[in-house]
Amino acid sequence: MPNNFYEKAKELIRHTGNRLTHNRLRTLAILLAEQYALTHREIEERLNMKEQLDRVTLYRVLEWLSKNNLVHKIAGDDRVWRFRVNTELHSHQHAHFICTRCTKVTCLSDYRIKSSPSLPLGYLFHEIELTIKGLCAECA
Amino acid sequence: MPNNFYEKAKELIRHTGNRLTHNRLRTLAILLAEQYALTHREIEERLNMKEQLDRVTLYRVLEWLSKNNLVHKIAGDDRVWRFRVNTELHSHQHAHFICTRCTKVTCLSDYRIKSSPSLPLGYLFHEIELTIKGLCAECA
DNA sequence: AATAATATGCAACTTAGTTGCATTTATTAT
DNA sequence: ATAATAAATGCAACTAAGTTGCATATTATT
Repeated sequence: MPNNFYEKAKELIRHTGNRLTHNRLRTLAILLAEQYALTHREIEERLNMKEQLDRVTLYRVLEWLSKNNLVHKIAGDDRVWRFRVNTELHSHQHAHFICTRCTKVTCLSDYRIKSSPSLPLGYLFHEIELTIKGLCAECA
Repeated sequence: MPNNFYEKAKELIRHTGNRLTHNRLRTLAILLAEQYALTHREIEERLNMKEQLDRVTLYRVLEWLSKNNLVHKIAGDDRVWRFRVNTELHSHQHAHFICTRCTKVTCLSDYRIKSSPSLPLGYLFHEIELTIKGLCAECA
């Protein structure tokens, strides 16, 4: 039963060349274990069982994970960031589904987005984001 | 020079069957005059010149305008709502462009989205939102 | 084991948005 | 026009997400 999300997390963090810390490890392992995007709050709840982790540190850990392309942030309609792990199979070039009832965010991996739309003159394309809103299987 | 956004705003609010108030009128007129989506703050700034309007009232006015389909809300990456008027030609079934430098939101009216994507079993489609990030003409 | 660079915890802060309640205003029916 | 009434407004106090500065602890290196 020793979960191998910790092993995977360790490998991913080491691979960045930066420091492997307890908090980065715990946080990433939690995100690796989830099928959908978690809020700062939800991650905190999952951490509570074990030793406590400061709110601010968690914000900084998430920011670090994000900047190192281990996770990606999703902006929801409730003004709360949600975080989802980036695996090789799971780049951030995909659509997100937001359930308007339970506010859970699911990544639609198999829904690929066609790139480079036509923009007004002088505009520079950087990234495209597709969000689908509705009810998830549990709420429908 | 008497701007006709007030006339247009009056007509739109009257058409809802609800009360025509000074604040709804002013707010909607401001949004009608803009080419891009405004934050609560930006609307407040534009109001400052004239008589003051309470923060809370403005929030309630914007919520009312939104519920009555006169404007639509856009969730940006900075956790701030932006509001854009809905005209007949300008339904909310379109893409949004967000400039990552100046954070301005522009509606890409001519970028229509194909409807009903395929979702996981049991999921219910409601709405689709396409956001393009990059640099606007002024920031590029 | 000592060092240097970086991560962490704490306290205090900022900012968007919300709630409850008393007062004012827009509409209506007289 | 005016009174009645339902809805809108202003105010004060609140919530909740996220940020900043700084002193202390931890990681990786020598």
